[in-house]
Amino acid sequence: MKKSLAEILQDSLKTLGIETIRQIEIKVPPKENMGDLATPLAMSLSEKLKKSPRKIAEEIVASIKDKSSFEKIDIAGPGFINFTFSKECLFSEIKRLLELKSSYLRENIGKGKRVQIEFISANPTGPLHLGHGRGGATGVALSNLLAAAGYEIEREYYINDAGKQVKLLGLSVFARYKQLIGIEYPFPEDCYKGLYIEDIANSILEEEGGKYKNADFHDVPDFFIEYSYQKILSGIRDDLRDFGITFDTWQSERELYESGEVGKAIEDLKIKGHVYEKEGALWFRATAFGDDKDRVIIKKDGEYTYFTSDIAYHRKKIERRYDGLIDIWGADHHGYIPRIKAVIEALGYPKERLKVLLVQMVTLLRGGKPVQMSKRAGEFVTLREVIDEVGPDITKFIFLTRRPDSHLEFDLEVAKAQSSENPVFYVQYANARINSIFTHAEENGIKTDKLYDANFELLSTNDELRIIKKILMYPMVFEGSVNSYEPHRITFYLQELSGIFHPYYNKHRIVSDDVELTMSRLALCEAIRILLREGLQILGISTPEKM
RNA sequence: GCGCCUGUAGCUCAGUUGGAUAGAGCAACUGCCUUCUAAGCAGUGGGUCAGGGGUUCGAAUCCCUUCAGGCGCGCCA
Repeated sequence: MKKSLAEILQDSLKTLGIETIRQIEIKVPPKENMGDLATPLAMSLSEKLKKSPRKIAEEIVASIKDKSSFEKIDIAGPGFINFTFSKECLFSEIKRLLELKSSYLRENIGKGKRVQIEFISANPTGPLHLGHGRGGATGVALSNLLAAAGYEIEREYYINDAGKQVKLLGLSVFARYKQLIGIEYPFPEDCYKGLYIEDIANSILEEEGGKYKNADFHDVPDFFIEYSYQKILSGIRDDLRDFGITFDTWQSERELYESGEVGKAIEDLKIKGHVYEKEGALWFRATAFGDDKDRVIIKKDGEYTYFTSDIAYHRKKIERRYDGLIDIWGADHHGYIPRIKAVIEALGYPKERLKVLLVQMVTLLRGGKPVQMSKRAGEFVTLREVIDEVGPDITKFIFLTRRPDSHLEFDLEVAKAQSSENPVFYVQYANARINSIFTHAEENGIKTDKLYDANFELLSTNDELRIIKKILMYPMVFEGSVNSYEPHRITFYLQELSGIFHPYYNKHRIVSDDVELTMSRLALCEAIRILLREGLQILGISTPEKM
C-alpha cells in the first residue's frame, strides 16, 4: 500500500516538474478520521518552491492522474495530504493476502544476501543467566525477521573453550573434587563458586571414583577442563532447547587454534603491516583504524589474548563470504566494538560489513529488590530458573516488548504475577480463538477452504474496515522492523491487531445463519490468523492451538 | 576524568528515524458469561516527555548544557 502510494506521488511530482525525491515520507496519521496514510511532502517542499504548503498540496493532489484507489484525498492541518483508500482497493488487497498468505507479508528486502548472526556465545563456565536470555530472544527474533525478509541467515554460537576461563573452571571443579573426597584443598580466590561446580565434581566422583585423589591440578588439567566445560555446554544446549533457540553452527575457539586459524590471522595482519613489537609483546595497530589504543595480540609471556582468537574468528567469518555479519553482544562489551571493527578494516573489508548490536543489561529483581548476579561468586538466578518459574513465552515476550538498547528491569514476582494477565496471552489467545471459530464453523458444515472467494463487500462496518486497514499496514511495520533491526515493532503490532480483533469478536457474530456473511467474516478472521501466526513465528513465540 | 546507553502516566514500556490533540499494558474504580473460548469485552481517572537553553513552519525525537541511573575505559575474558 505504502509502496504504490509512493509511486503515485513520484509520478505526480514528475508531472509537476519537480525533481523526484529519493524517499517520500509516508506515515499513518495519528487519528483514524484523518485517513489511512498521509504525507508531509508538501510541507517539506514549501521552502524550496517558495510556495505555501497548502498550495503545493493542492497541486500535488490535482496532478494525481489515477485516483481510483482512493475514496478521498484531503489536505489537512499545516499541509498534510491524507489518503483514504477505497473499499474496492482494500478488498482486493485482502483477497491477495488470502491467496498468497505469508508471502504477501514478506517483502524481499534481503534478496538472498547471506548474513550470519552470532549471539549468546556465553562462556561455558556456568549456566546461562537472564542476560543471555535477552540476547537469545533478540537473536532468534532478528534472525527469523531477516529470514522472512529474504536474507539467507545462519545462526552461530561461539564457544570460548580455550584460555584462562575454562582453565579456572577446571581448577574450580578440581578443588571441589578434592574437598569431596575429604582432602584439604585451598579454594582459589578468583575461582567459580557456584553450586553447579559441586555437581560436576560429584559426577566426576561417581564416574571416576577417587582416581585423581593424589594428583595435582598440573597433572590432570585437560581432563578436568574438558569434562567440566562439556558438562556445562550440554546444560546450555538443554536450556536453549527449552527456551526455543536453535543454532546452525557452533564454532569452537579451541578449534581456531588447532586448525591454525589464529596463526594465519596473525600472519595475515603482519603481511598487511598492521602489527609491531613493543616491550616484548606483539601489538595490533588498532589506532590506524579509529580505535583509541593499540591492542596486544601476543603477550610478553608468549600467550595469546582473548582478542587474538577473536581476530581469527571474525577473519574466518568474513572470509566465508558472508555478505554481512551481525554480532549481538551485551552492552557491557560496547568498548570492544572499535577494536573489532578495526580488525575488519585492517583485513581489507569495509567496517559496515560487521554490524554489532548491543543488548542492554538486565537487572533482575525479586519483589522490587535487586538480585545480585555474580558468576564467580555463584550468586545468580539462571535462565533455567526463570523459564521454569515464569515460562519461556512470557520471558521472551518481556524481552521483545522492549527496544534492545533500553535497560530492562525484570522483576520475577511481577513477571509471575502477570503470568495469567500477560500480554503474550492476549495475542496467543486471539489466534486460539480464531481456531475455535473455525472449528465451530466447520462443525456447522461451512467449507473454509476457499475464503478468498468470499464476498468482501459485506465487510462494511467500521470495525471491519479498521481491521482490514490494520492488516494491510503490516508490511510497513515489517519493513521498518527489518531496516532498523528492531523485532519489538512486530510485538507491538501484534498487540494492536489483537486489540482490535477481540472487541470485534465480542461485538459481532462471526458464524451465523447468513452463510454469505459468515464466509466473508471468516475470511477476515483467516487474514488475522495469518498475521498472528506470521508475527509470532518471527518472534519465536509459540502459537497454541487451544488455550 | 573520557566514552556508550537510559530518563515519557503510580509501575513496566512504545512513540513509525523532525510532523497533526503524546499512546499501550499492568495497577485502581464501575459494569458484562443461556449464544463461535471471560487468558475476553464496555466504561472512568491518570502527563512540566528529568531540568534549562538553542536550531525551524513544527521537537519526546536533532544540537549544547545541568542533574540522575546503568555500563565500559587491562599484556582479564
